[in-house]
This record gives sequence, structure tokens and C-alpha cells, in this order.
Amino acid sequence: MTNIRKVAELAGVSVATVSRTLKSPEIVAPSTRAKVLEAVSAAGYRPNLMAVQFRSQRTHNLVVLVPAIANVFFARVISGIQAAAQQQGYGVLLCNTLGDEETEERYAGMVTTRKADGLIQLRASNPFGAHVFPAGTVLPMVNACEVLDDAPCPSVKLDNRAAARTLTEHLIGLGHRRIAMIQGPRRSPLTRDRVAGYRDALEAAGIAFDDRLVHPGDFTLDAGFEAAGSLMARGRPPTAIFCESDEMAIGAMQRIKRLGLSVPGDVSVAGFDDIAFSSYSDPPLTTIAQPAEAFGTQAVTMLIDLLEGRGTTPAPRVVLPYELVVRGSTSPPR
Amino acid sequence: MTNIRKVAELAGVSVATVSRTLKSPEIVAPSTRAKVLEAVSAAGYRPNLMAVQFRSQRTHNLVVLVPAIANVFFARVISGIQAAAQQQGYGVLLCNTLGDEETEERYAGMVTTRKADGLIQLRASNPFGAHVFPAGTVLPMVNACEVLDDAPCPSVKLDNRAAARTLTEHLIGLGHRRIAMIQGPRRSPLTRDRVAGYRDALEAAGIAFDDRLVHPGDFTLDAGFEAAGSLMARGRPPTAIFCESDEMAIGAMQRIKRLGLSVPGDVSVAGFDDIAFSSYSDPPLTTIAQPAEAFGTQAVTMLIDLLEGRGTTPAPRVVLPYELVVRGSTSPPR
DNA sequence: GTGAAAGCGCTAACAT
DNA sequence: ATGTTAGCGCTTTCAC
Repeated sequence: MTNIRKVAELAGVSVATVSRTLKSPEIVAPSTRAKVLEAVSAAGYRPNLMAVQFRSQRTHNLVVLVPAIANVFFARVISGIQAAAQQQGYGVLLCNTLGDEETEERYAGMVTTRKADGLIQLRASNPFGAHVFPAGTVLPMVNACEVLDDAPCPSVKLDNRAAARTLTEHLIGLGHRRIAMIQGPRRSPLTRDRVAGYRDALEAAGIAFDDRLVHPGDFTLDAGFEAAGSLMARGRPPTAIFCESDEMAIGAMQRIKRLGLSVPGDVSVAGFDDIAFSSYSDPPLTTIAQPAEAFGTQAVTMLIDLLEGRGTTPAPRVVLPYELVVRGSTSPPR
Repeated sequence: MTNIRKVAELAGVSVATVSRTLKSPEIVAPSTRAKVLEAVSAAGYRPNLMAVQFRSQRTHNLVVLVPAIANVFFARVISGIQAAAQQQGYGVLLCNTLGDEETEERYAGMVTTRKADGLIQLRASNPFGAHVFPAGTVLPMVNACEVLDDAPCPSVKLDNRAAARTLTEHLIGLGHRRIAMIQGPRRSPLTRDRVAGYRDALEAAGIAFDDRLVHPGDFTLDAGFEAAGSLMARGRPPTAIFCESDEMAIGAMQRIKRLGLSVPGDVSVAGFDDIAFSSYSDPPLTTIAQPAEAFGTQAVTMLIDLLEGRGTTPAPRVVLPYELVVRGSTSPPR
């Protein structure tokens, strides 16, 4: 492999001069610079980043912990992360955790073993829990999307409670009183906050909360399909269903249609996320739009700030805006 | 940071012994081993992978070039890649290229600058085109999904021609004669092979190819929606549409329904990929199922074989199986 | 403005 | 079985 020494020989200068020419061209004499640059291209020299990393003790890599890469919403977040990282000179080490804590901790080891400089966690859990960090050090991590209440690091999220309240109010405004909810995983802060928003709206409208109208799920198409089946099998089925993800909403709509009912004629359905498929579902889905890519770019920016010593105290807690998108899947009840 | 020297001091042995204890425990005396392991855990020692990489000249990272991370099919391939890489001790550096050649070449630089050991390319293009490799070296790369005809490296793909023929035969078998096709990008080998399969089937059935029935697209929902609009506006619209991706098929179905027509009553629609949404579309989509995750795991295995000197000549060209999945979106024409 | 040299943490060749 | 040491490629003092 052609290294800096070869280039130095070729240019008739010292390795230090080659290094300087490449890193701070302005401090070498123009004539030397020309010689060196010519030698660099003559030799087809590319700096060995392993050595650079080793020397500088910085990999310029970020680990990203994703519960499910194939989830359409997360895929958009990852796109945002990758674009922002690339733009700031960082690589992205992608890890699919399936929401498993042990797996997350194992991947977090990439930071403690210096394979990456920092980590972005898209789930509400601290993967460094078991890792030892020198006291007084800031955790090289940012928490995004599903955020810990007391995240020991910067975080980016949505005001899920307000968003869920907005969506529920939309349904109530249409005249619905029996509004079901297909939720995310029970222990997720996402679920907790959105349920809180849902209850806020019910309460404000004087509608009693009925726990037979809530059903847990896991954000997938299958979960929505199944949950809609049990909800519609109730004695007094709901006239509207609020799903905590668009995927569940699409699954739910399909189940309702297979029961011979119509959306929104018999049941209104609303989702959360605004994925691309939601504009093309039948009917198009009413939902809460989240700025998925922005979660990624914001998380990257905050993490790099942290890594490069531009972090602030207290850690920033960014809340991104949502938007209610009304489409054809919601209408007044019969 | 606690390094191997600290551990050696703590255990009262040399750094070499610590290294050996960690790499080949069996060659150190049991008593020494115990001392060292204790020191390791007492010091909370984690080997510095930057140094290991530098020393061994191997990063154990793979670069993955994806045209579009947010594409549901690719997301599944990436899941497969990540799982296999992780399992074999490699990290995945994910790069979103948007199909841009310059971007691909820039990312390929991660291999020439030794930030990664090898590369998986999911598009039919050699990103090392402009990079200089020592003559006689094998390119540290594998080409998957959309594969170059003369890929200078191992490859994994589908028999797209046969799959497209199978799907077209299904439509012909139902009685369709005017079968449109919404294609992928014009210059993609995927498009070329699938069009060839489509024409094979037409020809075998004695149906003349009509180029007014083919329409280019780019695999997205939007493209399917638009293309279906123009196809149905023809004087003699098709009775069936074969879409080169499920996303385009879902977009097309939605457009057809908005025209007041029914699927499959007025027009049958078929897709390609078998993404999760296709089971939940209305009607559920007839399609060609591809083993998306398997593309990823196969690509990783071949690449690591190559990197670790287990590559074979000639380079393996793997063809994965497809399956026709018949659902409700196709039926005999009126 | 340029060169000489130390040293980042680790592994492996060699010596004992 | 264990220790000593060179050296991977680079950046950065410190001299001149």
C-alpha cells in the first residue's frame, strides 16, 4: 500500500510536510505544496483512515440503534441520520436491535471499544446501562423518537400527548363518542403519552374513558389487523379507531373491510406517522404527520456537537412539530 | 483510558501476556490467566478497536450502497445484511446513494481509505470505476439485487426474466390479452430482464407486443399512480397491469379506483417484491415474492469469504428463487 | 517553512 | 510459559 512515506520520498520532502500539505495547505510554501500534491496524485495516495483514527482517537463513526429497520417510519429517520452524518463527515454504523435490551448493550459496546464515537438510540432505553463510564463524563449519546423521560443526554421527540389530543379532538369534532385506540407496546413512553392525550381530549369533551376500547399493539400491520378484529367483535363496537401508527391503521382498515363494513362509513380510522402508503391507502388515511427525517438530522447534529465539545448544559430537549392531516378515512358517524 | 499496559501492571505481567490471555487463553498458564482476567475486569478494560484495526489492517466494517433506504424492499435487504454481518463480527456502514454514481464513488472511497474492508452494492454499477486498484487484486465487493451483467465480483440476484414471464403467464392464463407494464428505470438491467420475460410470455401466447402498453417508472408509489393514469387514459386501456414493484402496483390500484373503476373487476393489477403492505392492500396484491433478507445474508457471506481469502474463481453468481403469490388483485377480464 | 522524532494501543516475532 | 521489542501510518510537538 502506498503510504505517506512513499509520497514524501517521491516529493523529496519529509512526511511531516506531506501531512501538513494535506491538512493545512496554507502553512507550506506554494512551491513545496505543488511538489507534494503532484507526488500525491502520482502515487495515487489515499490516507489510511485506520491510522488517522488511531492517531486522533476519533473514528468519525456513529452507531445507530434501531428497533426495526424495516419499519417504514424508522427507515425515514435513518435516511435523515445518514444524510446529516455524511454531510458532517461521519459514517453510520447501523444496528437492528429488535428492541432487545441485551442486543442494544452489545452494540453500545462499539462505542466503549472505540469502533464509533457516539450513539443514537431510537428507543427509550439507555444502552450504556451496564457499561462503565468515567464519572463526570457525558454519555456520548442522543435519544430520539421514543425518548426516556429522564434521558441522561440530549433528546428529540414529538409532543406525543398534544398530537394524540389533536387527533382525538378531530374525531370528537366529527361527532364520534365511542373512539377506540389501538396502542403501541404497553411500556413505551410513546404509548403512555399518546394515551394521555387521548384521555385529555375525551375528558375535555365529557366522554368517559372505557378501557374496553383500548387494545395493545406493536406498530405492525398484523397488529392493527388483529386488534381491529377484536374491537369490532365487541357488543357495542367503536365508531372510530385511533391507531398509534399508520401501519396499524392500514391493517385495521383492511380487517374492517373484510368484515363487510366500510371506512369511514361504518368506522372512521386514523393513524399516526404519515408514511407514504397512507396517501395511497383506500381510503387515504387521516393521520398525524411527523417530520421523520428531521428527527434524524436533529439527532445527528446534537450528537456531533456533543462529541466535538460543543455540547451544552443542561442537555437540549428538542420537540419537533406535528401536523394533523385529514384525509378520507375519517367522517361523521352514521 | 485504560489500556493494555495498565492491565499488565495490575496483573504483574507483560502486555504480551495480557494480549495472549485475551486472544488465545489456552497458551497461558491457568494461574496467570486467572490473574490477568481479574485485572481486566478490575480495570474495566475494553480493547481499543482502533488500535486493533490499525495493527491488523482490518476494520471489520462493510460499506453498503443503497439507492434508497426508505424503499421497503431495500429496507428488508438491509435487515438481512445487518443480521448476517453482525453474526460474523462485522459492522455495517450504511450509505444512501439515491442512485447517483458520483455519490457511490465517494462512498466507495471508504474502502480505499480503509474505513471499511469491503462493499456491497445494491445497484448495477461499479463504484470503484474511478478508483485505482493494484492489478491482479480482487475487488473487495459484492453486487446484489440489481446486478451488472459482467459484474467483476460475486453477485446475487433473482432470475428476473423467468419471474416476469411467470407473472405474465399468470395474467395470460386468466384470459388477459391487453397487458400493460409499468416498468422500472429504463436503463436498469432489472427493467430489461423483466421486460424480456414479459415479452417471452406474450410471444409464447401469440400476443403482439405493443409498446403503447409499457410505461416507465421508478418503483415508487407516485410513479405507479401517475403511470396508471396515463395507461387508463388510452383509447383502448389494458385489462391488466404488471407493475415492476409492489409500491407502484399499490399506487396504480389507487389511481384506478379513483377513476371509478374496480380492481380486479375492470383491471387486474400485479406487483413484484411481496412487501408486507401487499397482503393488506385492497384488494390484496398478486405479486412475485422475492427473498429480500436472503439477498442480504448471501451478499454478506460472499463478501466476507472474499475478504478473508476464501473467495473462489470464477466469482460465484448466485440466483435466488422467486415465488408467484396469487391474491385478489388479479382475475379474468370482464 | 521544514525536518526529526515521539508515540497513539496493540500484536507477533523473537528471545529467554 | 512469559517477557522484550519493533512497528503498523499518521500527526504533532519541538528544533532549527
